[in-house]
Amino acid sequence: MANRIEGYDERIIECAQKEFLEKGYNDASLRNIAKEADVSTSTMYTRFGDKEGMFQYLISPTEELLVFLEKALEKYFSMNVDAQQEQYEESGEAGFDAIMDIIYANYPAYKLLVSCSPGDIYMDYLEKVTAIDVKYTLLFLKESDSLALREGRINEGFCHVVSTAFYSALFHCVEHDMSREEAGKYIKELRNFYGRGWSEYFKNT
Amino acid sequence: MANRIEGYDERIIECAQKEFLEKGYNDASLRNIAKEADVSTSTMYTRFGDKEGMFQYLISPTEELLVFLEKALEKYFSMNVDAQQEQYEESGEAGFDAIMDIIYANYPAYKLLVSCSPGDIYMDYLEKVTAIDVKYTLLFLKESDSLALREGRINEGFCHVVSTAFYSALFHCVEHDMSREEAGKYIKELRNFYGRGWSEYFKNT
Amino acid sequence: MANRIEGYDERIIECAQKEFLEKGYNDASLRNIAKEADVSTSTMYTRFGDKEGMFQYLISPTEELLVFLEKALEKYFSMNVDAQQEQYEESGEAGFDAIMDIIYANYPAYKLLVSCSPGDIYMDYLEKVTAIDVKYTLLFLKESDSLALREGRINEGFCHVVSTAFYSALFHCVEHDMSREEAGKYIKELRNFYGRGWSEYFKNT
Amino acid sequence: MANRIEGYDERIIECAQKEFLEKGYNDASLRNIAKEADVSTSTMYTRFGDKEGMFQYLISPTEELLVFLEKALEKYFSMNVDAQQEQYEESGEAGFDAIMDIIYANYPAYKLLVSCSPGDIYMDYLEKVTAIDVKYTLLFLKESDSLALREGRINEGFCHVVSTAFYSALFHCVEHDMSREEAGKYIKELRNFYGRGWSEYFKNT
DNA sequence: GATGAATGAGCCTTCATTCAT
DNA sequence: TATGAATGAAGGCTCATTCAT
Repeated sequence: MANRIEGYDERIIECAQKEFLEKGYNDASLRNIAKEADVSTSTMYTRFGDKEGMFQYLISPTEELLVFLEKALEKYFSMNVDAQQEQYEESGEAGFDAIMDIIYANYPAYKLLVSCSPGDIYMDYLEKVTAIDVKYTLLFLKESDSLALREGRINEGFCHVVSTAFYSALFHCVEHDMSREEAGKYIKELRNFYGRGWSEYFKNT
Repeated sequence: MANRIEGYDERIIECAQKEFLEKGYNDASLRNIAKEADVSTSTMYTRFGDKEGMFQYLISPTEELLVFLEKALEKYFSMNVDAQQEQYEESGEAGFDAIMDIIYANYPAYKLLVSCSPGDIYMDYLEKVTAIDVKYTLLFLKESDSLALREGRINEGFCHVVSTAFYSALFHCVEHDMSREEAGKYIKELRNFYGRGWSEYFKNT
Repeated sequence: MANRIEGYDERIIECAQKEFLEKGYNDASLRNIAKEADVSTSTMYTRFGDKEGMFQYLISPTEELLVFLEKALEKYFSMNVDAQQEQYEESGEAGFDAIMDIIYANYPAYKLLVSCSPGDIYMDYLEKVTAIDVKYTLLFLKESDSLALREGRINEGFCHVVSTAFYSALFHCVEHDMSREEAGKYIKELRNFYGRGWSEYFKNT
Repeated sequence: MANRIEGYDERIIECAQKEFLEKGYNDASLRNIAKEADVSTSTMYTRFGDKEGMFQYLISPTEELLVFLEKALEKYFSMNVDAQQEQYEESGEAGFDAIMDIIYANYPAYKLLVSCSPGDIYMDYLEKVTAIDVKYTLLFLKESDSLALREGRINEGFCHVVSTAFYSALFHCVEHDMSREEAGKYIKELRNFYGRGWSEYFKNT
């Protein structure tokens, strides 16, 4: 895998995950990780540069979600409008199922990102997710000739607000350590609720 | 103010706020705070017991919101059902305006709570807020003889999910340092959006 | 009582005893004592000058033993030689019973002295006890016209050694927190053993 | 030496010994030791883990005495009874000479143990020494068919008392910083005195 | 006389990082 | 490349003591 360091010792990343998950970024200790993984502290530096590098490596799998989201939305919006509307519900359902699968396939990475990150790393990530979503939501509103948009009752800022709220809620699955199954139900309910909200704004009359 | 330590030196709490806001709980240094406030480090301990005590003091004003929320909702629901429905929109608008006023009147406290807390302090707080909200939402649903509730399409868990999402979103004002004005608009939009979602569930047919 | 500070608050000395007993001199904290006794730390200074003064006050009752020992031995040796020998066993038994009573009547003071003292306080005390004992032992040896003493097989140094060993052993009662009863038996055995040793040296032929 | 840390800097242990000897465990400061030894404070932790580890290292040589005592007594008692009695005096003399040599060969370690230990370290050590001694004393009493033992005038408890008193006295050499020569005489006298005491109890009629 | 508050000194400990081997 | 050792910086915290009120 291109993203991975060759010859990487799986033991180290396991220990690092454990330490960061248990203590959070700041309180995690490289020495503990190294000791637990039975390597020298210095090795950590050879491998990852420094503490932040180590952490960045651990959360690097979360890039996948950004890529997927962009691709999925692009694909959806490359269809003609009729096809879009026809497949709206179905696409959404499948899409978010895929998203949750992606998250749970690399759960520790997302957990670290959401609950154990230093500074604004999670917030920046959330912003990236939201930005992608907003971009296509606006596209959809325009293609739908949304009356609310035309009349200025809503605008990009509004979309951003709602989208941020939604994805924050989505990541609460991770924050609260829901099981994959729980998370599925949670997201379904949430989408339902949001769907009703949005439907109002997509109307063109 | 009852909540305040008598004779308290305002300079210390200003410096403490600054340090915690800039660096977060873990990276904040009592020594720095003391140095900046031009007092001895020991004084911090005389005043607040320890680091956590200092932080707890700083966020103690956030209790106000919990009290207000409980009281406001209790008052609203102590009216008869007709009055409730008549004043729904108006009460909500005024209520959330008051909430945002409370938050912005002690902005640093809420900012610390939301963005700079150690461990699960913010999450616990959010849970408290949500619990109050859910309690009265369920009451309202029952009083409204909600069909969705009767048919089991929604339950307490669903309310909890939606409420958590809403208040998380609300605190994003603080997370993103919106101005009071921005926040006002943001919350209004959010309430609008959520209002549409909920209206579906309040129907009794 | 001459030895006591007038108007003294019994509560303070109880708490002080507890703290010193539990933590030893160095680790004991005046603030803890004050807090526990519900007085200000400063009061401790008004009463006792400083930490060492406080401790000295607590162990001051141990002076009694020195006084008693001196007086008892003096009285014994003020009798004529025949009376001395006649009452040797009886006097010894009664004397050490009285000594143990004195110790156990002020147990905390002796416990503090033996087990919780800073620096050489206990050792100095032990030296004082031993010095008294040695003084009279030598007197007894001379009066008995001890052959061993005359021939130089034993001397003051020897007496000092044996006496130190004996009183160290005596204070082991306190070190090991024996009950008064246990201590009584222990001392009796010890005196028996030492009595046999000494009897050899008291012979004048 | 197996017991030693390889490549160890003699300077550090010298300074550590000095500090602990002068101030006792609690008041000794790792910072002072480090400064005196011209290394960083952190180095102390690299070498010894923590303050207690450092101290334990310094007193670790005192294990030798326990080993020697056990071995010497075992060897003595593996001889037949006649040989034991024949060599009693000679063996004892040589044995305690060896013991004092062992102590004085690592004098600082024993001084730290006896005079500068935290908590019950010395007392625990003394108990170990005594336990070994008592074990073999009882063996000797049984082999000698001691009348006193048979008649219950003495028992294990008595042996423990006397043995504790003896070894406490022995360590007073260290407590009082006697020279090797002084200590030699002191112990000889002490053994003499105790020998007379014991002789009474070893009789089988 | 009592006290609340302040404080300078000092403690043990941990950390991320560097560097010679 | 791997590492053991070293380290400067910093951390939270406690203490005995003083002093103005």
